[in-house]
Amino acid sequence: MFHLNISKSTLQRLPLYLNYLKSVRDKYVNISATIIADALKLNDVQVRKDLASVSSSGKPKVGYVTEDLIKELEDFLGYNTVNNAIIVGAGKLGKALMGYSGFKEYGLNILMAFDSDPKVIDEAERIMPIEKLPEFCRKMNIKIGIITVPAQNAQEVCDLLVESGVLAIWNFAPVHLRVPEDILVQNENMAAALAVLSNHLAEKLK
Amino acid sequence: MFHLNISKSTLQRLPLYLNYLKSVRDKYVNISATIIADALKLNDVQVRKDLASVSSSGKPKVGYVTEDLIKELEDFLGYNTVNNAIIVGAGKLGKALMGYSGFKEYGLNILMAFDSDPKVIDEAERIMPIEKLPEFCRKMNIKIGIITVPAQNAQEVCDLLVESGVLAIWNFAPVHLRVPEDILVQNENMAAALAVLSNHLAEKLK
DNA sequence: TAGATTGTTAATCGATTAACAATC
DNA sequence: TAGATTGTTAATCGATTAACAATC
Repeated sequence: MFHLNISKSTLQRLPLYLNYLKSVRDKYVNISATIIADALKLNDVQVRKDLASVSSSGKPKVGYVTEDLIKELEDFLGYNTVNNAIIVGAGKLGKALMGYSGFKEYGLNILMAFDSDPKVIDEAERIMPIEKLPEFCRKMNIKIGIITVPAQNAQEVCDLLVESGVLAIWNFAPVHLRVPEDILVQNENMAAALAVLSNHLAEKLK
Repeated sequence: MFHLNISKSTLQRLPLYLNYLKSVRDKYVNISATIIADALKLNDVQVRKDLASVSSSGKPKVGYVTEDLIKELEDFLGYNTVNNAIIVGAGKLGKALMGYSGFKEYGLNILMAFDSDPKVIDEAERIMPIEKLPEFCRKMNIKIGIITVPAQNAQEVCDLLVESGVLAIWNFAPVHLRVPEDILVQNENMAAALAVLSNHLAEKLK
C-alpha cells in the first residue's frame, strides 16, 4: 500500500470505481479503464491515471483482473482497516449518522457521541457529556472526529478535538474551521450542495 | 436576481460567506472582501470576484453594507424561496434527512418520502409506496428529488424521478447517475469524503 | 488629498484531456 | 503479427492568484 502524491480529486473518484467494479464483478473477469470510463461517463485517460496511482497490475490488451483491482482499491481506501471515530453533537443529524450502519462498509466505526446539553446525555444510547471527550479520545486512541453541532459552536468543538489528539475532522457545520497544518478537515457542506441545486432550479424555471 | 455564468466553485463558497456574515452582523455595519477572506482563510481577490457575481453594491474604501450583502446572498441562494422536495429511500439516512429541520433555513422543504418496501410504508410518518411517486410529483410540482436508496437501485430511482418531472437530484448513493443533459445531479458522496479522511490518516500514521 | 477598497486584466497553477509510444 | 490497452509526455482548459487601474 503506497499513499504518495495522490490528488484529492483522484481520491474522491476511487470509491466510484470500486462501487462500479463490485456491481460488475460477475460479468467481467478482466476489466479495462476504457470500460470503466464509458460506464461512469469519465475520460478514459483520467481513469487510467487514477488507477495507476492505486495499482500497477494493469496489462496492455488485457486490462486489470477485476477481483484484484477491487482488492487493491479496498486496501488503498482503508475499507479493510477499522477506523474508530466519535461524533460531537447528538442532534438529529448526529444521531442519524451514529445509527447509520452503512459506514461500517467503509471501515468507519463510530464509537460514541458527545453533547454539551445534559438533557440528551444517555450512556445507554452511547451519548456522553462533552467533558468526557478528551479522556475518551486519548484512551481509545480516536483519530477521527465528526462535527454535527450548530455553526456557532463548531470552532470550539474543533479545537477540543485537536487538543484531544484527533487528526482528521469530518465537518458537517457550514463554517470554515481553523486547524493546525497537519490536521485534515473534510467539509460535508450540505448548504453548499443545496446552493448548487437551488441555483440550477432558478436557472431552469426563470 | 441574476444567475448567469456563475461557477460551481463560487456557488459552493457563497453559503460560507453568508454564514460568516450572519455571525458578525452585530460587529460590522460595513464589511470588506478583505476581512471576509482573512476570516475564512481565502484569497481576497477570490472573495471579491465571488461577491461581484452576487452583488454590485460594493463601494471602494467602504466595502459592503453587511445587512444588504446578507440579503443579497440569501436571495441569490434561494433561502427566501421555498423549494419542495421528496426523498426516495426511507432507510436510516432517508428518515434522518426528513427529520432534520435544518434544511428549512435553506429553503428546502421535504414533503414526503417514498420506499419500495411495504413494511416501511407509513403515511402518518409521511412515507408512501414508490408507486405513488409520479402522481405525487406532478400534483405537487416537485422539482427536487433526494436519493437515499442503496447503490444498486439508484439509477432506476433516478430515471423514475426524471420521468416524474424532477429537474434537480441530490444523490447520496455512491454511484454515477446517467441523466438527460438539462437535469442536475449533485452528489453528496460520503464514501468519497471518507476516502479523503482515511487516506490522510494512513499518511499520518504510517 | 491620500489611501483603502473595489473591480479588472494578466500570470500562474493544477487538473483534465489529447497525442503518442510501449507492450502483452 | 496485429491491435487493444496501458502508461507517459505534451497541450488545453478552468480556476486561482497576482498586478494594476479606478474610485469613494
